[in-house]
Amino acid sequence: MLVTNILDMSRWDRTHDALLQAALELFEEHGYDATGTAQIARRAGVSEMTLFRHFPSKEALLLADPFDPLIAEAVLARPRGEAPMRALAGGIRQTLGEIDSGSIDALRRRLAIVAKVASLQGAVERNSTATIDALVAAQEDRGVNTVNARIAATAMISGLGVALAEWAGHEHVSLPDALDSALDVLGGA
Amino acid sequence: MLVTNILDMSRWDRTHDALLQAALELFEEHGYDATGTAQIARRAGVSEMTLFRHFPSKEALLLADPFDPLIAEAVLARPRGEAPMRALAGGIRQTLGEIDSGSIDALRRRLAIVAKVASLQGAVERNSTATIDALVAAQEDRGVNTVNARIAATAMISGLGVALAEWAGHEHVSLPDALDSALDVLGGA
DNA sequence: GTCTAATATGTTAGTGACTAACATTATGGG
DNA sequence: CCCATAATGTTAGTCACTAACATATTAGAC
Repeated sequence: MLVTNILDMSRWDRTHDALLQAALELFEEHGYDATGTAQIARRAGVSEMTLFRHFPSKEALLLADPFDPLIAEAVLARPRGEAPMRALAGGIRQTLGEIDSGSIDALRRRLAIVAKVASLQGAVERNSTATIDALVAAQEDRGVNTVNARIAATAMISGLGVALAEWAGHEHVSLPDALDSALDVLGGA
Repeated sequence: MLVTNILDMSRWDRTHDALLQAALELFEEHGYDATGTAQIARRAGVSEMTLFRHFPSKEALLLADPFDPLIAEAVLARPRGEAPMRALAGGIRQTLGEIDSGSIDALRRRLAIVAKVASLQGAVERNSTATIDALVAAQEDRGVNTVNARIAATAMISGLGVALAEWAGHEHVSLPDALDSALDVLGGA
């Protein structure tokens, strides 16, 4: 089911969602830099301390998307013979191809904010540690040297971060197209 | 001449150097996180305010190396027919090949600190804006699409950051070797 | 040399993200 | 209904970084 009833969620999950929503609204209303963490907590009906118990940083409120672990999983499940960059590309395309358009819109809203704020350059990479680690693990499984695996994975995610921010800023580009183009540039096509 | 007399430098340059040296010493003595900006300023014989007039952030004290603009220059001077990734690789190799071994050691000291501290992941990329912009400009000159240019440049610098941090942590690897290996992975060989 | 304008620094007071320690309340299984 | 535990609140603090304004220092004109 796509829409989970809010009453079915635990208290933790409810405040979690309330915080995400409050943050997104305020970022869009007044900008990322002009929005304080205390302000976000207040709108979510919760204390500032609770905010930081749910999210390790203000950035995470914007970039802790649920797709990261899914991508990591998809990459790990890729066929062993596949080239590293292709494996990552495939995992990302597969994951983002399976989610509903509502979630894609939400992703776009968040990344559109990232694209506008200078202090958020590199933010996607900073908040994709799990994905990078999974990529490294997946390539290690294929016998790729650990250091080289991390170099490639980091480069890939950083490049994708730029591409996704660009995608979010231009309404007329579809996500698969933007993805294909970026992966082509990065050598994962 | 390689060693400029300290008496020949302007006051600004002298405090600049004093801050860099004090920061490096303290980071090595007590670790990056455990060293405060006030502490650095005190050892440099200067106020904390002055520190932030010379460097925009604590990170910059570690990563504002003088090679970045040189690399940017070298990349812009590359032959127009050269492929983007190769142009960057060539510019970096050329620049780092021309500097004295003392400066290389200093670079290694700084990157060794980066390699150890978790909060400095992605720090190289964050502090290489000038290089990234130069790469983008150089590729635009060659007719490469702006977005694709930025994707490639960002990926390259991020990957190199990982490679350099790794190099700094292992005494037995030479910088050219580490560079060649990384550029091979990143498609710039 | 002295005077002066620009340069470089100091002081103070503050903001905002983030943390630690401890008290308090809500929730869900028995 | 009771109780262990999960979830949140409160308070007080640290630290990177900034703004506004005062002060000192330097470098060149004379």
